[in-house]
Amino acid sequence: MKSSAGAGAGSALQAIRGMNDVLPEEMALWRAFGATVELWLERWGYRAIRMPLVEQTGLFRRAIGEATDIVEKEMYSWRDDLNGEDLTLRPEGTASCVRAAIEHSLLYEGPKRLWYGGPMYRHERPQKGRYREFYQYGAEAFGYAGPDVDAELIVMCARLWPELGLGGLRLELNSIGSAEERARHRADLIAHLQANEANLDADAKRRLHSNPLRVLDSKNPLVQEIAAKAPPLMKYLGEASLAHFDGLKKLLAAAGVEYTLNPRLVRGLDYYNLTVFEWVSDALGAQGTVCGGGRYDGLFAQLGGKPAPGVGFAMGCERLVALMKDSGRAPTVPRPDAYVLHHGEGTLEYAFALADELRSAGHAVVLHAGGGSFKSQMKKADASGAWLALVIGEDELRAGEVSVKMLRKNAEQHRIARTGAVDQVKTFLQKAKE
RNA sequence: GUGGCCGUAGCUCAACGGUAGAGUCCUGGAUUGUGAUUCCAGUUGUUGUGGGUUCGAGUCCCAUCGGCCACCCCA
Repeated sequence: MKSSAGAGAGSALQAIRGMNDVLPEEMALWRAFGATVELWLERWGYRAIRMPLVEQTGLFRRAIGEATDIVEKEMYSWRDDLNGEDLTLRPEGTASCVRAAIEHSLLYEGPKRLWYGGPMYRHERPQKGRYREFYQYGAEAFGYAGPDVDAELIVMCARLWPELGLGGLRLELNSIGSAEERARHRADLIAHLQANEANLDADAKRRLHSNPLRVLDSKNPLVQEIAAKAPPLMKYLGEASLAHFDGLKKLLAAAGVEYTLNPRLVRGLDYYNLTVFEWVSDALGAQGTVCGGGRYDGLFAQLGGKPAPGVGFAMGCERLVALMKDSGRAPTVPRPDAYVLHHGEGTLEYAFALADELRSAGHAVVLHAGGGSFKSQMKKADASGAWLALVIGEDELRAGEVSVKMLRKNAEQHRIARTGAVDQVKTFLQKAKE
């Protein structure tokens, strides 16, 4: 039941727009996803790090760039009046990760491979696959200048998709060169765009000086026509940049990872250079990018650290989980070993102690709560998915026994002694799971 | 942020401007100590919210909140 925000007492509250509850049924899939991804990251040599959700606003303005959409209109920023700091809910993870690496001198001993996961916040209009709070896993490799790590990050993604049961993801690849190369290209590009300014739309005109590279990514056909005749950035790349790109392409080819060269692929964050890439799905509508990343060799210096190269990616968890759901892979629902029923005078204490003992022996046990007849308790036992029902009535209590019923295999039921019941239950479980 | 479509039971969905329904789920019973099946009975509700038009609004109008789709952007 939803009602308008800010309604008075007694009316139903609702979650903030674009921020989602994940209910237990769906959490099973999320946890399977998370477990797979985290094991995979560790297996490739990446180590976990955790950064705060809140950072100084200046961090993102300096890292992502003033003229980007994220900084211009999508950040949750506020002034903390208690100490006069300008703060922001992180819209992405790379800036924080680099800040942490600088702050703690993580590169003192040499290069580092890191990963993190958690929620990010952007004030965009919600849509399928795009939320105001969304989860990402990110991997960053600091201190490696060569194309080998670029290739590693891309290939490791290619290896992850099958582990998640996903197919049909395609890789788009581009190189946007060095800052100097982009500057020369940028000057020529602006000149070209200005010569055709009459045919540019308002958005393109606005970006003409602030971020002309993004004009090339426009979907407006008229602007695209101009963009198609614009001087291609690839022509401005020098020997070193081309060698880096060639090195990457060779490693991808050797690993059998296919890609599409997309000269119009640029990133919405200003810190990227050289390699940029996106993994894209056609099954998600307009929000098809499932993982995006690239190289950002200037970011450490830009954030006041000792210069160091960096490269990384971030993947959108909601989008990948949506793909997993569509692929029809049923998540494994946790199944209790036993459901303990009790009815009658004094049976609760008896059942409580039995459940406790079974759990101490490592079993997953649900003790019935809330009373009710044996019939209704049995229904709950069945609905829980438990392998065994352990029935304790006044008869069992008096006899010092427990009734064990096999719920999945057949309807077999046995009376066992309370003494040594844990071992007996273990045996029944083995039989039930055969 | 812009445009379009939509909002009815926990869930999936019906109802010409004229008494709010079905399936499912849930609860109880048939079986007073035993589960998916079968049969019977019962509750599903401030029709997202607030106004307006009308004798009468789930239905029409306005606003608002929320969802979906596209733009935009990106993960």
